[in-house]
Amino acid sequence: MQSPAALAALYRSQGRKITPQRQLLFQLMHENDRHPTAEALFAEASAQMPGISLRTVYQTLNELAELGELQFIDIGGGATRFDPNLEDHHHVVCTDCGQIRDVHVKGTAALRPLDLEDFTVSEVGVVFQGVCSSCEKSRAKTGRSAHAKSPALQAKVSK
Amino acid sequence: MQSPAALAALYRSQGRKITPQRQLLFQLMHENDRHPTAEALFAEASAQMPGISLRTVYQTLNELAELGELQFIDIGGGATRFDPNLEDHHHVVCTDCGQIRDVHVKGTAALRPLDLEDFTVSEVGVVFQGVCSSCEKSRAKTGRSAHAKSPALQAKVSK
DNA sequence: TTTCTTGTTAGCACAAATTGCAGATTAGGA
DNA sequence: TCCTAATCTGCAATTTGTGCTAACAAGAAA
Repeated sequence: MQSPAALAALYRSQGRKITPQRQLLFQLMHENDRHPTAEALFAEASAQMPGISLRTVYQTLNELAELGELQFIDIGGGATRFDPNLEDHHHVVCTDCGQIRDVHVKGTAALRPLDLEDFTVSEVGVVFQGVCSSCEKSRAKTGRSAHAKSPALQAKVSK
Repeated sequence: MQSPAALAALYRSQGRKITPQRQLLFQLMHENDRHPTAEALFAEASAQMPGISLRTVYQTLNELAELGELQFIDIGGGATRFDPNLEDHHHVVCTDCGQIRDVHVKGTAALRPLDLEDFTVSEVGVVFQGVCSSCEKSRAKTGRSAHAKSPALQAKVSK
C-alpha cells in the first residue's frame, strides 16, 4: 500500500474526498504487517478517533482493495484479514495463536500443477502452517499436545 | 475420506451410532471432489432425505474433520468448504465462478521460506488462482474484463 | 421381541462478521 | 460563503455457524 500522502493524491485524482477518517485509516494500515481484522483496525482507530464507525472501516478497506492497495487474507478463523504488503510474498500461520506473518518464498516459480487442464493460472499463494516460537515455549510448559489448536483456529485451519 | 462402510466400522468401534443421516452424508461426501459448502451438501441431502437438519450436516462434517476424514478449506467467499480428499494435494480456484479443483503439485518440497525464524513449519498449502475454461469462454463472449470477479468472490479472493 | 440407556437429531435462539440503506454531515469546488 | 455530491454514522438485515434441549432412535441387554 502506498504512503498516506500518495493515497490522498490518488483519491483526489479520482474525485474522492480526503476525510479525517480515511487519513487515519491510511496511517494505521500503512506498513502495517499485523494483518488486522476489520474489528482490530476499528479498535485502533477508535482509540484515536472516538466515534468513528465500524461501517466506515469496512468501507475504506473495501475501497483500498478495489484500488489494489491491499489484499484480503482468508485463512479460516472467522474474520477476513487485511494485508497492505504489495510485494510478492506469502504467509505463515501459527496454528496455536493464529498470528500471521509475511514471508518471501523461493521456488514458487518452479511449482507445477500436475493434473490441471483447461485452466489459466494467474496467481499462486503459499501458506505455511506451524507453531511460532512463543507458542512452542508455552506448549512445552503446559505439555499441550501438538494438535491442540487455539479456539480461534480450531477446526478452521485450511490447507 | 474412507468408504461409507469403513466409516461405519470406525464409528461403531468408537461407540458412535450409525444413523441414516450419517450414512447418507458419508455417501454424499465419499469421493466428492466438488468441495461443497455445508449449505450445498444440505441441499443434496435434503433431496434424498427431506427433513434432515442443516444442524446435523454441520455436526457430521465437524465430526468427520475431528476424525481426520476431511479437511476444511477457507479461500474466501464466505462459507467454509469441505474436502474429503486425504491425498497430499492442493487447490485451484476460478476467480470467476468460484469453482475449486484439486491438483497435485510438483515442487512443494523445494519451497523455502526466506525470512522465517523462530517458526516450525508443519504443513504447506498452495492455492492457484485463475480462470477455468468455461469462464474463459463466456468472458470472451461478453467481453468482460479480466478483473471482473464473480459476486461470490468479489473482493474476497485471498492470496 | 421388548426394554433401556445413551448417543443423535431437529429446530430454534443466538453469535459473529459483513453489507444494505437512508438520513445527517462535510469536503472541496464555485 | 454557498452548494452539491461524496461520505459518514447507526441500525437493520444477511450470512454462516454454534449452543441448547426436548424428542427420538440405535443397538446392547434381557
